[in-house]
Amino acid sequence: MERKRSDRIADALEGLIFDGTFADGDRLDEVQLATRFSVSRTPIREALHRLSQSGLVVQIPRRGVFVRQPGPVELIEMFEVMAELEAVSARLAAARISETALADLHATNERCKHAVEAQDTDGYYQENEQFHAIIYRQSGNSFLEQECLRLQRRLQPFRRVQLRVRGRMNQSMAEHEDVVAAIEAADGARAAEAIRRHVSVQGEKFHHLMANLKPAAE
Amino acid sequence: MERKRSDRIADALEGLIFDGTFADGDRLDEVQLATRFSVSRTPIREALHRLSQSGLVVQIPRRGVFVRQPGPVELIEMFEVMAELEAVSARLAAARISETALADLHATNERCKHAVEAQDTDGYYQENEQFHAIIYRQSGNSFLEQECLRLQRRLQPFRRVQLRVRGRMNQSMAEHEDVVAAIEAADGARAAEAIRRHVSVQGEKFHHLMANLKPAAE
DNA sequence: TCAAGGTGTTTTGTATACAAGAATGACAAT
DNA sequence: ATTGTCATTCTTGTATACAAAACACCTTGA
Repeated sequence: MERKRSDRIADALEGLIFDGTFADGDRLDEVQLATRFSVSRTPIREALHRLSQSGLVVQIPRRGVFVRQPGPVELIEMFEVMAELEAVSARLAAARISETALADLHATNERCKHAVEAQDTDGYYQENEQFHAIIYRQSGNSFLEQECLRLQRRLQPFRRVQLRVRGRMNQSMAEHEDVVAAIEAADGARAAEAIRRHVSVQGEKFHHLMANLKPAAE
Repeated sequence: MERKRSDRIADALEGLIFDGTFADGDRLDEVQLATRFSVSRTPIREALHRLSQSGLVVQIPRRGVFVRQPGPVELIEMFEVMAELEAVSARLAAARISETALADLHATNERCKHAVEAQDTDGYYQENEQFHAIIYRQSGNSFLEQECLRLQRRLQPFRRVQLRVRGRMNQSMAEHEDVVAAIEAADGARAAEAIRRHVSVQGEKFHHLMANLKPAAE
């Protein structure tokens, strides 16, 4: 399945926004981007349109599109929703998970553990993502799965920063154990509660982190 | 705030899909639509792009865009997610709702009741939407509010059909009472459970309804 | 007869040209 | 000096023109 140029450009722009090349409030000039990517304005406009739908930029008619990074308040709100969606997933998964998927969950969690022991932040990040993805899928509700993946993707850059906080990986790991145990026991309520804490703690810690990083960023 | 033509076209197309002018699986021809709306292909393409992001159509690269109505399974999944999102809203709202908003909720519910007594389906539909919107807002989480409104909008045409089922309005009304009582009592868990039932019953009843309507549609 | 390949047509994707609205700056009037 | 208006210029929105990929049909060979 071949993707079109405008899709690749959208991805590239996403990256440029995430890595700070385009800061919050910046206007994204169509002709500038067109020359930068060596294409015409048309695919640029399609890419920007896609980004606006996913919420990364806001499009003001006849004025242009502007980068719109979520502020602290909105971020906390998003983490809250993420926590709830994951809680639902976990609750459903506890009731519906298959044996093979459960084994998979264990295996992935083991890989997480090894990454922690090796202090491999990137590795842990990947395995952690996989861990959550398994739970989404085992909710047995593919629409829910899609929604979870969408939001996870949106919060990705903020989660990533998180893991560098000292001790966060170990704590995260411990929370995983709770989740797995609850799911294995088919205790939906406990699984939901465990993962809710696991995710929402990230939101809470985040504005802590922001406060510490803000001076460095200026 | 003036909207651009492509936005109006997107809305129009949405309507045409909802009212059945374009059925599931139909290909939406760009030039055909362009002549129909008396515009060039460009705004048509932008409109189709928007619809594809919102999930109403699916875009296959180099092949065209096709109407993609959710099947029974996906619909039930979507209602399940809707129920959970509303449950979260209700739980949070029970803790966070303001006095004036609570009064508003009561007033709206009263208007619902009058609509039921008058057998005014359309009126009930509108007030019911308002009722739910108040709860979303009073969750105190505007991101959650947006997500709820988005999904509500997506399920709108299916909900609408529902109300025509005999006795559904009365049952719906009774469920509202439960929700209001629980929120007023600041009992988050009960409010969540009440609204979860209120919404998910729609999903369950829906494929019943589908089975009955299918022959008539053919 | 059927399959395989090629050609022509149709349709999407991209580039460019044109139109219209908004920002900027200068100038005039108070 | 400040404010309001007008014109220039820049940017977005739309139309059209072009390129390339997919589809359909036809021909040709076994």
